[in-house]
Amino acid sequence: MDHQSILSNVARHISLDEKEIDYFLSLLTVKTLKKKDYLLKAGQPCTTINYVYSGALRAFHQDDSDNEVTIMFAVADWWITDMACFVSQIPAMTSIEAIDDTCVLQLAKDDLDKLYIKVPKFERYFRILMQNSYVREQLRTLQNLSSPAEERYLKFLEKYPAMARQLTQKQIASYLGITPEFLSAVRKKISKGIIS
Amino acid sequence: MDHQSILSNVARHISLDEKEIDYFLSLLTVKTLKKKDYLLKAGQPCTTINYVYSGALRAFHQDDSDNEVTIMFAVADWWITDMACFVSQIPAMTSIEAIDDTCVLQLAKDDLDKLYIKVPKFERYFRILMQNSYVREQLRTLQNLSSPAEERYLKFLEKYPAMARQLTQKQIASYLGITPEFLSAVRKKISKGIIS
DNA sequence: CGTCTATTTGAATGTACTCAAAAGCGGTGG
DNA sequence: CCACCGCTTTTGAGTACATTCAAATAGACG
Repeated sequence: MDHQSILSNVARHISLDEKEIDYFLSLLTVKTLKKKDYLLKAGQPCTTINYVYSGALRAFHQDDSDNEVTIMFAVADWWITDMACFVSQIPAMTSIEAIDDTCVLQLAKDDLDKLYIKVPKFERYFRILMQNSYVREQLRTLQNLSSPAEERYLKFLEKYPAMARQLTQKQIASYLGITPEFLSAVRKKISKGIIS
Repeated sequence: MDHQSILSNVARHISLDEKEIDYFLSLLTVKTLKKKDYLLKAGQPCTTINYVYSGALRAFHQDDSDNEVTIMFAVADWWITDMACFVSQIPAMTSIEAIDDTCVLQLAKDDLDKLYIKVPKFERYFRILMQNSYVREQLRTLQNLSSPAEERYLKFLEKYPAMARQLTQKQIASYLGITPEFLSAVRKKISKGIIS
């Protein structure tokens, strides 16, 4: 396993010496998933935070009437977990499935807590990650509330073009909070507009 | 000015000695606002993160067609800023107005950066704050996408009962992403249901 | 008391959903 | 290599949720 990518992610925010690097890496566990495998199932304990080394994952919530809402996608160099349940150690409300053959590096809650104590610089690293996630999520809320589906779809394509190419329309629709049927209609309308 | 409330907020997450407390407090500036005053206007630089000592604030975004979307409310013991613009020091996209006579403690970006260096424990403190904000915001996204307005309104009342009492329906509507007219209709429907 | 804003009401409209069915597409086994 | 299976995407009709606009009513505050 090549740890270069996770280390350069970390290095973008904090500097570690040899020892700290070794300790950090010693806490990581490799896990490989085949397309459609689950990294986490709703109801199970959520014990790890996961760095995506390769592939792609989708976190989603299933409501009472079985409608799926996609909470987030994660591709290479992203972290993913059910944050609410990871931090409070209650059963997951979210499922995470591989939408491609995927390899993740797992960091267990207990080990992360130790890491915070042994190498406090990681508080900073994760503070910045959480801050970015918060900002991203707030922006998403804003767009959900202020823009119609067509605009949200176009913005999504613009913001995550690489991700969009890997995803089915059904998956994108569930991220935008619309039905696949309606996304299909939106796309039709857009393509007509483009002919101009 | 009584600093007990901000200190006990901090103390819920990290322990500080006398010196650290003094240093932290020395970075804070008191600002009082009257109802309808602005703490931040869209377009201005967003230089501070603000702890609400008393009163209530509303952060909102005005889109191209002048529709207001409320991003968050903050009452006593909450922090508020335009996080995206605070961290990247670009002009604010958000305005923050007092919806009551309000008193905040302001911490400037530069001072926060110094604080992180001098007292790294604050990385932990804000890491936890950001983490909670992220989780809260993610949950909000989930509910926006999966629940109709009536359910979102009832959940809001349930989750923030004290806040709801301070807010007008117009303000609540703009947080839920619906028009005041429709919120009025929703309330009418609910009250009819209750007669049962 | 008057003014300003919030809230309610109603009609017409638009956005998005449900359900059902057809068409397209990718993989798998024969 | 083709035929079939399962899943995604498209299409369309009917419906539900939410908006717009306008006007009436109610509250808050100086």
